[in-house]
Amino acid sequence: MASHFQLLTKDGTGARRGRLSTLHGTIETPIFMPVGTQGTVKAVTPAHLRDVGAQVILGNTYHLNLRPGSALVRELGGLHRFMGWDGPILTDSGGFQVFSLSKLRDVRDDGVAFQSHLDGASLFLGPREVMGIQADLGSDIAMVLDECPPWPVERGPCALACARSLRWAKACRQVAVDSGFLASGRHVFAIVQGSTYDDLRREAAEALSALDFPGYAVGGVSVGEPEPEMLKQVAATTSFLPEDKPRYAMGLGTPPQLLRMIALGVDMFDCVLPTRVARNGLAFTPHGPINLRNERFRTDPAPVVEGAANYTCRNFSRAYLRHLFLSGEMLGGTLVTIHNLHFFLDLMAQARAHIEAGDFGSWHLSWIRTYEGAQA
RNA sequence: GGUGGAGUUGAGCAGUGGCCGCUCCGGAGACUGUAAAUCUCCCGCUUCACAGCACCGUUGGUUCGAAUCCAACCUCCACCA
Repeated sequence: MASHFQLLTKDGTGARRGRLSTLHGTIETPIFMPVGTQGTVKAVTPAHLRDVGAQVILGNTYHLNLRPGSALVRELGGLHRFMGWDGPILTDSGGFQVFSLSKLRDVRDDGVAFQSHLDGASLFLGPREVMGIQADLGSDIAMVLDECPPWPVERGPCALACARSLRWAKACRQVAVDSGFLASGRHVFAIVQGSTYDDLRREAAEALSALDFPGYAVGGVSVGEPEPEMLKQVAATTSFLPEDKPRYAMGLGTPPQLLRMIALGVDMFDCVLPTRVARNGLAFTPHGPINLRNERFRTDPAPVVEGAANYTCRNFSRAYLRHLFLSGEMLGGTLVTIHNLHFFLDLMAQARAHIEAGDFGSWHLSWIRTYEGAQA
């Protein structure tokens, strides 16, 4: 039986060109995955997502289980049908909410007791619950439950979080085996924690690798650490992950960070950055981000990026987008989200082409120079 | 002509003797497995400062001190002739 992941090419830098099969389609890597926490990538429709080249999107166990509830989603045909997206869906386990909702949860050895941020109701998420919910949602790639520690964190608590995360990963995998989740062609990815402690990351990566998961993620980044620290942690993790499995850096990153991590051998990324900042008027360009609310764009007839092949840049000026944001019109968020997602996804397409062409190393450095050099 | 009400540094308002003004508009920044179409800062002037100087329709007065109290006047609004 063919593996679900094919490593097609490896560049001299460590960059990988791969192909990941799922029940809802094939994913060409490296890839960026738009985040759709609550069963929607905020401000855009599935048609927009297809149009900008999205291959796989995210959903969230914690949020969807609170509302509308995983049982309802299952009854209505699963998350794909519920939200009208028939491509692959990766679901996060709720492990990140251990970090982001740290005031509303209690981490125990058997799982995490949350107090709902919506109405205060109690909600327990252990390995069994998390895998059950992700099965109900019909996830193509389920993430194991993990404990995402904050930054900075002392070594002691970090080691404990790693130990717990390892136990939960084993338990999640067992549930996925017993329930037939894995046998049905769905995947479960493990998550490596360890914060800034290289030896803890190595230990976690090796222990999880021994369990033969279909994929591996770098967790515990994008929690407020400085960029060099973040890249160091990713590098300290990927070196100890199996070559023949997809690697996913969770919650990252900016365009230059994505390219640098591709060079570190990462295949998959997700980040709220392009969609969140889009709703706040920030658009990405090859020369760095621009804030469309700025007065300097008041009369600017140019598109966000000249010649960009997305609906927003083909049809609207910076001056119009500025007008939408100053007027508080929701279309502004939609149009810039379309642009930003296309920008990220097109960057990944370029990266894939350059890995295939064998010049990713020089190309990505030059791209980053342009991005960080001049003003748009 | 009469009576009543109102004038607060872009707009709308609060402010009845000394000390925060508030909301918009406008300017800028932040945002990284989404408690975010959100949040923060600035928004009279000065070599942009924990400094100085203004300003509350106008003029004058009372007072140690006035947007605030007094007088006259100006403008606007409502109603009555």
